[in-house]
Amino acid sequence: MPPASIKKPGSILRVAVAAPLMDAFDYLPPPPASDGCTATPSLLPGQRVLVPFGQGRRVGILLELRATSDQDPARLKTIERLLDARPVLGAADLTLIRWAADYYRQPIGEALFSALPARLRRATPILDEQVPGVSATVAGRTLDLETLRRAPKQRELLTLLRSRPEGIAVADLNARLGPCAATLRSLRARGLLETCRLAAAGPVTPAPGATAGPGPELNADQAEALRRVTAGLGGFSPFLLDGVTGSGKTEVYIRLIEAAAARGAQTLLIVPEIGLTPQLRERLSSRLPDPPAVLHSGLAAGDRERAWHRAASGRAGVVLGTRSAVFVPLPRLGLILVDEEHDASLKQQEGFRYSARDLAVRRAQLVGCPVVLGSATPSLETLNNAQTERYGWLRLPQRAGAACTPRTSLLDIRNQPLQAGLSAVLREEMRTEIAAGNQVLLFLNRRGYAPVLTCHACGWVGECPHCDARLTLHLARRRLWCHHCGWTRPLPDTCPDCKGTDLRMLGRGTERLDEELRPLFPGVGIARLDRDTTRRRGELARLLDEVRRGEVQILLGTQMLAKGHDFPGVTLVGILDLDQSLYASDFRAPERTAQLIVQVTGRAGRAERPGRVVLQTRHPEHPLLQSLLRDGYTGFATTALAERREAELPPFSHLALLRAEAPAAETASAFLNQARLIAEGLAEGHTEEAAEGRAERLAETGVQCYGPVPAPMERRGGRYRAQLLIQSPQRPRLQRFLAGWSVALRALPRSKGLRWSLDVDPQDMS
DNA sequence: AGCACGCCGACT
DNA sequence: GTCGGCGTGCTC
Repeated sequence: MPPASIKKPGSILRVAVAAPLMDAFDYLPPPPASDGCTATPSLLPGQRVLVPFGQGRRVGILLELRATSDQDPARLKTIERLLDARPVLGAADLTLIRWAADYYRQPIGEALFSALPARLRRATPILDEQVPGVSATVAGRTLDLETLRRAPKQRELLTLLRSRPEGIAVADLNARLGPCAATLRSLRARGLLETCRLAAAGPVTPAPGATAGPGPELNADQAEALRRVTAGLGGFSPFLLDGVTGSGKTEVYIRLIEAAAARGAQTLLIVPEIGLTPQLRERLSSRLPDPPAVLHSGLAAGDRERAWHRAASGRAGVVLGTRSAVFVPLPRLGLILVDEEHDASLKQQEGFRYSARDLAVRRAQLVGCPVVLGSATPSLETLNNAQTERYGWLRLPQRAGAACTPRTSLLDIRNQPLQAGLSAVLREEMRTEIAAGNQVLLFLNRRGYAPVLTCHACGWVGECPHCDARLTLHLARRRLWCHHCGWTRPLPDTCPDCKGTDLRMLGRGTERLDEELRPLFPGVGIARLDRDTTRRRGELARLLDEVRRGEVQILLGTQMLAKGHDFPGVTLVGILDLDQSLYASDFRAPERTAQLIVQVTGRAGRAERPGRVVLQTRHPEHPLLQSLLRDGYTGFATTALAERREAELPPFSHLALLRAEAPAAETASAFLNQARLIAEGLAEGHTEEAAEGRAERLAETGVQCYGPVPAPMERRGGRYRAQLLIQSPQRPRLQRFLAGWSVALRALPRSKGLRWSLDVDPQDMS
């Protein structure tokens, strides 16, 4: 082995440090191990290193080995030491993360460390491959199991332990038997088991008896989808799995996971919110020989890290996770699935604003594997990719089993007498269904009691002191709440302005609907499902259970109802008030409204009972509603895509949004005005010209600049917000522009209180 | 992000 | 006379 001082490829090490800096830094290799007998560990990209940085030292990640540096060699410092014997990120992982950092204009160090469990972001510990486990003691191995007849869970656990004399990881036990901390404690107290440390190696063996059942027979469409994706295994091939609610997308996922596993490949399954998909997790656990490694932000740090290690070591066959899981190292990755690909929460809304769906496609491209984007209501971007045959289009138009598609009708409520916001027709239909032993679902996308509290004498309206927003009345808690910043105040008895006593509650949220329904439907079980009633842990599960057991005939709630949960007993869905979202300003509002309607509609008539959907509106002629009812989601999407093309909006152009906020409105707009000048300057050099001339030059580079304009809600949380929109018909041009622009923006002098962020491919324009 | 350097107010 | 406020600039 030649001495490290010889100049050869690899004598300069490019390191990304854990700091919000766009560039990586060059270092010299660490001194060889001093003890002489240990082999000098090899330097590999993806290893963590400890480097001197500024005054102190930082954790960094080795990006690449180079022959030369652009820096003055005298200024180069030496890596202090390697933190890992083996890389924590593989070559493919580094490529993906570096690509993402570049695309979203994010500091490379921050992007890299967002892919690692929190503990690995700090210096001290080398990878701990030990996990806590338990094994049976001599007493536990020889005990007559009959003595545990009265404690079946203890007996089950002990039986399992006897089959594995080397011990079992506690995490594996939990995955297999459910939470069993109490059982472990009892067995330990009786001296039947002891704790131990286990090497985290080897795949988890299937639980005895938990045979992976064959699962239901696939229908022709499912089988075709399975065949086409399976045929693509081993190479990059993107698909849209366009399946109506209840069409059996999950079954296709499971079969695909099995097909990938048969080739020795890991599957990455990304979902919008794990809390809303306990059913998916249970199904995967019961059908697959090896429980999925689950990754999401709600996990305790230790659990999260263990799951990460199972994934990164290649032991986990399936990783089920939320958007950040798109970065998890997977040495045997062979298939990526993104469920509910249209869901906005796949895009991170702060900091590193990446789209997990788009990165999933990019990752599949980099590793060369299929990626399946599943949804009953595909995003217009994905649908366009399917229609132009960039993606394979797998359609599951039929509900699995005998269930038929619900009939949807518009109910014009203009000039209709309403009770509890319900028209007479809807109330009558509800009575009929309830009398027939069926369940009814009412969708009202507004929580709280009433969205407005006003004084009838002087016109005072309860407003948030920090936002341009009304305060929502929560009657049970006797408070007014701002749903935008969380500010709250006690419910006043009299008008704060004129001391009048005639305070009136205008409008209706789910809390009020709940209250008003009870006298209208005496003796009928009613459950309300919104963020307020499910705040306490376990409360959501309890409510869902009540619905499932049939103790509830009317289920009302917000968009929580639209996500994930099945309500097989529901035969009638009432959509009470979507009118304001029909006219929202965001160009994506129609798409989101259509998705919401279709997703809620999908809750009705799961089983053999046909479902029915009644949509109350004061705008029955609205084109969105008309096209949705006439032609379904795909029909709506075709119309909407034509409009997007006409207006040169995504996916027919590409956007970046520069947001700024500050305690004073002028601070934010001054920054954005500067940003606009820089944008125009980038296009034409630095000559002084009339503003129109500059803007034209900018357009010639293939980029348009709109704004600055105040945000739709200008003041929020006491800060004034404004934005500048960049648009280009071509992604590469937008990227080239952003590369120069973002550097110039960072160089701008920072004014007090100003915060700004650049959002590439913004999802939410507010 | 840290951390230093660097110029202007109220204190032992 | 100093201690300390956070504005500006740098980190291989």
